[in-house]
Amino acid sequence: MTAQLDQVFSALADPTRRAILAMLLEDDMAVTDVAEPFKVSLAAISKHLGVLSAAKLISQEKRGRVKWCKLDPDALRSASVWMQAFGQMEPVDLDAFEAFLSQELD
Amino acid sequence: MTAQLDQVFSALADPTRRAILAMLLEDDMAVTDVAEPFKVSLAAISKHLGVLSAAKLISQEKRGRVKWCKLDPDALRSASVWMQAFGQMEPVDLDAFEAFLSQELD
DNA sequence: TCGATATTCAACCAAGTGGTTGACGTTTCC
DNA sequence: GGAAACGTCAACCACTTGGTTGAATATCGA
Repeated sequence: MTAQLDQVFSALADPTRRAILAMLLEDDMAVTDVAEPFKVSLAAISKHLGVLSAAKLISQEKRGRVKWCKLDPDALRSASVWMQAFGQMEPVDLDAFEAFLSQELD
Repeated sequence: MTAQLDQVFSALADPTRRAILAMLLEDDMAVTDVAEPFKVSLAAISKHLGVLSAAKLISQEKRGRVKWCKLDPDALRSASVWMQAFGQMEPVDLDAFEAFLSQELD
């Protein structure tokens, strides 16, 4: 359990990974499309997605040659919790949550 | 903003630091007393406290030769939230928590 | 003043992280 | 079949992290 928390928090500690989560809030995406807005390599993004997946913040499903990434619903709940913690004290509001996350996209 | 989040999440990613926060939820403590239950060295705990302090999750005040560590009131709220959310620690008594908060804000 | 207590600092080490590049296995489509 | 697209793997590199030990600093108490 402690190890799971370690994974979740260290996954959230990286701005690229938080940006990825923000993108996935919009819609499910293929790995290549996730990587597109970033300046780092596809392999780097693939690793980030592996970290998010290990932390169960996202799930990945391969259909054909495309691997789709989607937010894990439970993770969304956890994410809303930490959003509440830092800043907005209003009860969890997904629109506000999305806006908060979007601020992080440079 | 992003850098601050980086600091907070990576601070929370370490189980020793989360345990320290849980201890400080009970009461303010001196560095030596914080270190007592852990098997790592005092210097290691001192570093952990530095990380928590940099993330503004705690504040430290030196009185005499003793340096007191206390949860940052804002951080206290967040700490209670994630502790409950992830169910790692026993649930926080929110009434006692509020009382503690107002006492702290004299 | 002297010794004990409280805490940090400095140097070091092993392991982990985020990044790269290039090769590799699949799947799609003409 | 063969080229292109999708994604991962393996090896490597620079940097960070959590830990150690030992010396240093500062304050207290007798």
